[in-house]
Amino acid sequence: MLSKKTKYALHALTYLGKHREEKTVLIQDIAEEHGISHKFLENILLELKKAGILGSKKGKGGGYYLIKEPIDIPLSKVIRLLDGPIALLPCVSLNYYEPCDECKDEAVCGINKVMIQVRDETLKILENKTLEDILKT
Amino acid sequence: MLSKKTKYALHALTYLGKHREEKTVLIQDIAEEHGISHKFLENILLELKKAGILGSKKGKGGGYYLIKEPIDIPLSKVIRLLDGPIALLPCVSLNYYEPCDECKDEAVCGINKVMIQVRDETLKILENKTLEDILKT
DNA sequence: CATAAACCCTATAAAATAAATAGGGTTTAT
DNA sequence: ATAAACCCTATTTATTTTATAGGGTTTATG
Repeated sequence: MLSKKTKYALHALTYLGKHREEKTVLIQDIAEEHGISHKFLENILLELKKAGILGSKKGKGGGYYLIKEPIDIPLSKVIRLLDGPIALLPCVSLNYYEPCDECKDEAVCGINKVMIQVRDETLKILENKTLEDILKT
Repeated sequence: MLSKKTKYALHALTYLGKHREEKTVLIQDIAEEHGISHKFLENILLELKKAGILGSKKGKGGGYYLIKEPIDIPLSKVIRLLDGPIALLPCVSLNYYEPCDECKDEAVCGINKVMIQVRDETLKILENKTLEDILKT
């Protein structure tokens, strides 16, 4: 399941996607719309900014805005950023690899072999679904 | 990511699958092989038993054994049992439905529409990969 | 140039969940 | 009779997630 962070991020991105004609959008507006704590959402938007998905403008009259086209924001990117690995096991993660404690020998383990296939097929899905898919429904 | 419970369950099932010629296998043997706490593993095997995946024999000389063919044990079943929903949002879960807090109106939300598609495609993968796939590699 | 409005940053606390432990009960081969 | 094994529930501990706190920095505007 997605964490609240990721869910909030998706809601925020959707909100920003729907208000692209405006130059910037306030954190407060998004927070109120979805009943999210202002400060918690702020952290999330900052992460999205550091990841190059959002831009921001400081000072009075500032706010956040989408820096990319919705079609160029795959779900895989958002999920990895806020939730971490998409793979089901750390030992088959492309971006967050770690050895598995329970596994004596990765070369012999049949579980990871299958999980590599699951990861690749899951990635196909999550890399193809983008913010645009959410916006257009 | 899979919880330790699910990982332990997969290791236990793999172990049982590899020892099918023996009538029963002891919890202790599986626990030692993978460095899992005996008691923790016991709870997991009980859940697998209640779910109709394992059988057991009580008393001296007893133990656990696979009650189904490995090809009839899809990963989806094991994951659902130990980890819960496969869907990324509670509001699109087939087996564990709950409304989403952040979502004002499911009919209007574009996120859940996309997540239904992700769920269906993910299920295709996890229902097709079975214990047999793990054993045969 | 003062000020208010907005983003920026780090650290800590609270809540929820996952993982592990504990302690006994029941069954059955020998 | 007894020891070995599964069965069951409750509690504790550890980890992760979620939320809060408190200020710092930037900038449009009158």
